[in-house]
Amino acid sequence: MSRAGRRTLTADDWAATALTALAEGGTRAVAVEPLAARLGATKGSFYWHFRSRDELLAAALDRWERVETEEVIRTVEAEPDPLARLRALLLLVLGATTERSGNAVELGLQGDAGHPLVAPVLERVSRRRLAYLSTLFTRLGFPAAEAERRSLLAYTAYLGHAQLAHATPALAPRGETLQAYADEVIRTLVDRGGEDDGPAE
Amino acid sequence: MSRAGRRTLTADDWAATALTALAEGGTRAVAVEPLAARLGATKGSFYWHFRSRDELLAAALDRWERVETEEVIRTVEAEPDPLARLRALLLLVLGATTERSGNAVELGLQGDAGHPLVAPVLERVSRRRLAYLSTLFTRLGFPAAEAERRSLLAYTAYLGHAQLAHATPALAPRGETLQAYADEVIRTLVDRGGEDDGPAE
DNA sequence: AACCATCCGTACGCCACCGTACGGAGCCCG
DNA sequence: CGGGCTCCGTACGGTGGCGTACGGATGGTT
Repeated sequence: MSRAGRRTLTADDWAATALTALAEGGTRAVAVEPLAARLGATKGSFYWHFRSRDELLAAALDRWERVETEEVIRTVEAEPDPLARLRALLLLVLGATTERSGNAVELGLQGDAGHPLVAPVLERVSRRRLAYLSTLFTRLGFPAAEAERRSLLAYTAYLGHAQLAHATPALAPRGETLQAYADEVIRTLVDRGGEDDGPAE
Repeated sequence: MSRAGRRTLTADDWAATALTALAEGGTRAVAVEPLAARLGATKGSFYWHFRSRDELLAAALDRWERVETEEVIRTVEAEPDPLARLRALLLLVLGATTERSGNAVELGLQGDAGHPLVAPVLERVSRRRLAYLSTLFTRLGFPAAEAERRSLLAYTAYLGHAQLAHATPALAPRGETLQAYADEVIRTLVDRGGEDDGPAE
């Protein structure tokens, strides 16, 4: 499906296929020979474009990192104000967890979180997402520490939801239930503490 | 360290070691020959006690499931009332995410969530934990649907936190920050909607 | 047409792991 | 002391993946 017109493969073709494999089976699925078969080629091609399997893995991770940080942010930034952005963000990531292949990548990466190539990517992505969330909460008027905490709750809830939807889809909310759940989460996150106004700290 | 007095290995020895490996490197670390080396034995011993590697993996998963559901519940049930239990539970799982080896197992399992041996275990564990949370919220006076939603938020927040602490420990809260975060999460979870009492929908 | 760079297939050696065959040590029981 | 059972080591074949060597095809350039 990918080598119709082109008669010779590029490094990008390999990287793209590697990313697909990464989403399907984690890092261990990024294997030269299976990918070669999938591309209708052989290792001879691969080792022309790359020096090692690790280099391919790095390329795939790089791709994922770029897509993951561009795509979502771009979509969300279309909304006018911080509140709408937060809503859009939450609805997007909570709703699409079953479909979005990016989540599959992320979850598949969990097993190799310690891998020297994986760890830095994971950290950069998480850091960026948390930072973005934090700006949203700050712009909603929350002081820094509070924005930090709410970002963390929002982000962990997202991560957990993605994990749930991926590992045990039967237990993740869908349809009506999901809608009600997402609404409640959003309400909770932007809620200005109705009862104890002064921090107990 | 494990075959000091005993001179012959048991199936349980193998299963225990397999569980350790599972925590360290996921399912792919449950490999016969490396484990044999670790035990100071050879495959000859293994294939006496087990029929295949899958059987060992199943035994390790079974162990994890049992420990994971017994240990935590038992600890938490020591508390007197639902609120204290919820507090204890959250503090326990949010705080110890860096240490608890059970989390390492769980996160390592994410990559192979689709594995026929892994999937059922993951589902049973999640189901049980969500059910337990739900009873706590119900006993706190929340109606069923609401208890369901709060359980979900609590559980996904836990999962996400564990994931964060495991994959990017630098970004997970610690010490003071963790304490404040945990307090806020708990407050949020048991909060009875201060501002909009009627659903805005 | 000859040439050179690009791109890739084939074939090979290597390693890690699975599973099997088989023999032998150790021990209990007579 | 001899047989039999339990437990395990050794040795082997098979598979799947990595990386290398090398030759050949293809296409542009002069």
